[in-house]
Amino acid sequence: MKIATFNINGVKARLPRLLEWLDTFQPDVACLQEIKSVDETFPRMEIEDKGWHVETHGQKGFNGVALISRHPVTDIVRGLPAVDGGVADGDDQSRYIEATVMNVRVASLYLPNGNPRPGPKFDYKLAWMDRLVAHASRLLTVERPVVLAGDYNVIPQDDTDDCHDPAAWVDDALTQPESRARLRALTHLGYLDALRQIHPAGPKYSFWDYQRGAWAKDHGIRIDHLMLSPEAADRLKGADVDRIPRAQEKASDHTPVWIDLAA
DNA sequence: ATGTCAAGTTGCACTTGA
Repeated sequence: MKIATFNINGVKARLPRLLEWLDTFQPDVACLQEIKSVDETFPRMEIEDKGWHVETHGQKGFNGVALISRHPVTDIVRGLPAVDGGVADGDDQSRYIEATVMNVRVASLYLPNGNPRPGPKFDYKLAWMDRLVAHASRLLTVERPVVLAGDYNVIPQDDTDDCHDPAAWVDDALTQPESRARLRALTHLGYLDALRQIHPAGPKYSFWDYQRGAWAKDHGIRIDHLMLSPEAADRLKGADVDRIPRAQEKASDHTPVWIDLAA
């Protein structure tokens, strides 16, 4: 069972590339972020016509997440709950969708960037991560495979395996101790960083800025992650970055990261 | 030093967010 996460940076601008990638890669589930579309104008029919199931949680202009699946999708949750598990009143940003596919609980998440820092955007990022950790903890009680996939906007480690130039990112919200501590909190709960389980070392970037020729120079960072509950980790067979989409014309600034779970 | 892109709008040139 292949599950991929892909920040597509605008579903309408990327639709031909997205359809090509779905056709080529054939994921069982694709977790999309930054669809930058409301649900009503998401190109649902174009994707459904190729045999996919589509579930979206969009908003106007920015953010927005979606699940695209070869298989039926049930028990959909839209929006990340509050720390206490209730509805997060006052959060109008569409950054989280979760559902069950083939008896695996799969989430597509788009964690706040948090820049500039310090400031309200960084505070929102940390508060959002607190909610994610609390929700991830609750999900463990179902004792079945859980895959939390998405753009975490956190570079896990200060080394060139995760960041082409750690010194250049030292003041960025993506590298702060507070951000990293909350990502580690998922690990302490029992979630596994699937890509680093399969590839413990070596550059595995998933994002390259459009500016300064970052892709051509491989000046990337690793910020797209799939975190696996113990029941999902038991089934982990493979994981990697698919760099092919990033090299194409009209590419997103991210490229897909994927896992393969045993049946 | 600079270099980009997508979406939205009191729109065709700018802002915002990344």
